[in-house]
Amino acid sequence: MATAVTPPRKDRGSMKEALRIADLFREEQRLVGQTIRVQGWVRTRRDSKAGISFIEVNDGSCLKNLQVIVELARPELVETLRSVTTGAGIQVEGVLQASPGKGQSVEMHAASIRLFGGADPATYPLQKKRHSFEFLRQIGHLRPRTNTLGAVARVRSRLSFAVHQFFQERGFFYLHTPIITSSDCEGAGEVFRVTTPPSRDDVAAPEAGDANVPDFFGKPAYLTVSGQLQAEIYALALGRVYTFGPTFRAENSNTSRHLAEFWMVEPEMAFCDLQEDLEVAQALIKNLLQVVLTDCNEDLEFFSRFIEPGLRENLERTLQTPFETVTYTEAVEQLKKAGETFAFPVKWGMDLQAEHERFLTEKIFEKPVALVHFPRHLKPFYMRVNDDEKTVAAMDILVPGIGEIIGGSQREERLDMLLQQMELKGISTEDYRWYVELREFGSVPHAGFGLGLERLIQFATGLPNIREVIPFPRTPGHAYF
RNA sequence: UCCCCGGUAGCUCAAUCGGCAGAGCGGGUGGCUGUUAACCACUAGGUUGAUGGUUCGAGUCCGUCCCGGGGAGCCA
Repeated sequence: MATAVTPPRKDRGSMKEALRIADLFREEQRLVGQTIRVQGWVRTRRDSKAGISFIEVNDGSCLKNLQVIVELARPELVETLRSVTTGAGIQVEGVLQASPGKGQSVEMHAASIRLFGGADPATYPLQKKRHSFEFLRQIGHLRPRTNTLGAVARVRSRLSFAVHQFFQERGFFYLHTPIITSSDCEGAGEVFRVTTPPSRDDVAAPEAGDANVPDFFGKPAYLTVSGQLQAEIYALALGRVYTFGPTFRAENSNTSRHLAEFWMVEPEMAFCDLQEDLEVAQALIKNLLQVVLTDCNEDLEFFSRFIEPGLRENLERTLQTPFETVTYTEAVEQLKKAGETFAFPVKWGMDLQAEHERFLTEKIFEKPVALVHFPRHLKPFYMRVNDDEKTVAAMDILVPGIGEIIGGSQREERLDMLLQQMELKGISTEDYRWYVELREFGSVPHAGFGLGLERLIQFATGLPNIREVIPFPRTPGHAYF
């Protein structure tokens, strides 16, 4: 973030602490003429046999590199310089000076160079030139050293912090819902089964799913697909809570918008209806985009230039215009009137296809769209049934280019209606006794939603594939590291 | 999981109708230069994803499998 300050560190026996390059550029005017120390990785080196070499050092604190000037008249530096190749980890000390060259305001004139670890140019995979994202995924341990992945990591960090800021400033409590859960039927896709049978050397490893083998938890357990149901428990005690953590879907889906492990933000609010739910969702998205615009300026500029032209303008426009709110029924009418031939013809009662959602947000409204009040039979049991008894108080927020970024609803707080819904959807009132009891004891209207962090980052950075906006993507067949 | 398109040098890609395996970048060597996607010259670098088949001959055609990308479904 732009206002970061280098934390104090123990001196390592030399004259001064290393400076983060982001801090260096921020205070360059004050630092010119001073001797400083920088630690980082070599992006490239350009040699001038006439007398100097140029080293570009990046330490990950910002997009910018520091140009280091090495005078070849100094044999003690030249010896080290031979191993200072692309990828090497080094420390340099020297005087910061105004740069006569184009492309940088200041540069360091090296007085000493320390090589921590070299990188053989013949085998180091990262070149100075652009690499495909597909290739970078194969070297996931090195890809954060590239401009794009480094920038994504910084934006992701800032956005994660902003999520907490947003909710904490509004009186929400951060709730840790379980990663391992026994609730498995929330209509949110396939679950990962967590099974740990007792292991003994004299017993052959049991087959997974063998009903006769006692499980660690004594019953089937799963990785969470959503913290919502548990968040409802605490919302009905603390008023307003939010969860922010990893979520898992065992869906065999291979697309640029899906991961098997992703991060979700889920607020849950008591005494809240769909309208307020919608307002919070919109405020959250805009707040997060605003943070990127103000605090991630340099990285955003990079994305705007190399990833998605016009990105900054898109984000600014999104901030200024209210989201469109349309009922499912109205959306179906609009799509029918549009005169567009879809692969799947639109009719009331069907789930909207990706082509329909894209048409709504990219062609008809050209901005984020909140779709509300979906047919009851399309949505899970916990969503509040509307007075027409045909629809539920659900909302999906769609954004251009990405699609669904938020899914939420007002929850069914009426005991009789909840029981009717569970009956209809075949949900066991035995297994969800606790959920029913929340309606028997002090039930109040409440609502919430889930925001996919990675999809928001995609929207904010323009990265076309979700695998580039999470450090270690998990997809079918892929779980490296 | 389904549909479509790919897999050729470290990377990004080309190779006409089935007929000698190519370029740029990167690496190495030399030259040049306050350079900055540096520039110029030379040079090394290949089991064409795997496997089986058709053919005088397969990177190219056919079968199977593996991997990647795009789309769909599922959803965030």
